[in-house]
Amino acid sequence: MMNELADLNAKLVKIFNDVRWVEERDLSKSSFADLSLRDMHTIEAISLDENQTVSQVAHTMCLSPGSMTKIIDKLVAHLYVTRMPSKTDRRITHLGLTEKGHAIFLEHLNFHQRMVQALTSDMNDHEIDAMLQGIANVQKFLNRK
Amino acid sequence: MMNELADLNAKLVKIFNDVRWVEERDLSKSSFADLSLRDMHTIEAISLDENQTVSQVAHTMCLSPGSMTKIIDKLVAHLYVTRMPSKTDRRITHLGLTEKGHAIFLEHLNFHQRMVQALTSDMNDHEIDAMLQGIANVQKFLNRK
DNA sequence: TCGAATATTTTCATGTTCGAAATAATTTTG
DNA sequence: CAAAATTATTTCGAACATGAAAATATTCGA
Repeated sequence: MMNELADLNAKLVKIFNDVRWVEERDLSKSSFADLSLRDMHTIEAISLDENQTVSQVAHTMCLSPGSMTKIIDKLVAHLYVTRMPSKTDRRITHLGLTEKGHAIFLEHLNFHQRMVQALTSDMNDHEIDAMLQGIANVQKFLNRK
Repeated sequence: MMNELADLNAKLVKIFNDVRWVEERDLSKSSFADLSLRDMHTIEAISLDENQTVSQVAHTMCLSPGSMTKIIDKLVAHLYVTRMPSKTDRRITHLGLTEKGHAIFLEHLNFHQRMVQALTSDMNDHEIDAMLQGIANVQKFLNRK
């Protein structure tokens, strides 16, 4: 039993690394090769909710506002993201995705969906629920820390 | 059903990020604050099998040998790792962990074990097997790419 | 022995990250 | 209402990470 858990841990570590690696390689071979994984995840964070500010997105990604400005500069220059000055508070700029930004986001989402599809393809509803419960337990464990 | 999978995807994305973030923060607050997550994973990779070469560890971590040399330089300077020149081939240096290296590795392993414990605590053997099958399916999906 | 192959390190150029300071706009307070 | 404090963002500087290619040292095979 102890061995089974150690085995599960090893498999999780491997799949963590592999997911990152495949995502990075896929991006660099795609028609969006000018994006790093960090850029991609920033686009993901912006898509979560249009009209977010730079600070909000920085906070979501656990980055400093200064770092986020740099990333946004690049994403704007490469036409994935638009800066929209707030009309009520001129300190604030809202962020949004361009059409190109939406396109790459959807492509990335599709990759994720196929991964989840692979994960659950052999599971019945009960087994999926059991896994969701497990994930919730890990999240609780992380939140306590 | 489609919605359930989208929800699962969102939870996985979040837990991926949170695991990395907690690991990083834990390290920076520990008595091993001079280690980055990358350093920690290098120690992990070295511990997998003592007497590995620089190239082998670089390959395991999908890094160039040049980058690995830099990381090893730091880990040796901070007394986590030892370079052991091969006696039969003087081009080769084998890598090993010092006592300090073992200590931090065990601490990190303990964190992983508690995470896996949280993941499986509410699961029976059948449900764990179902999840293992799912992980294997994702791994197959990644390997095809 | 000489040339090819191998293992590691060095060098160089690029990119990422944070923190602190600067800039700009808004809100609060006396 | 004006000064002070707060808020949002950007700029700048330094430290670090990374990969590619060159340099160094060694081994191996014809």
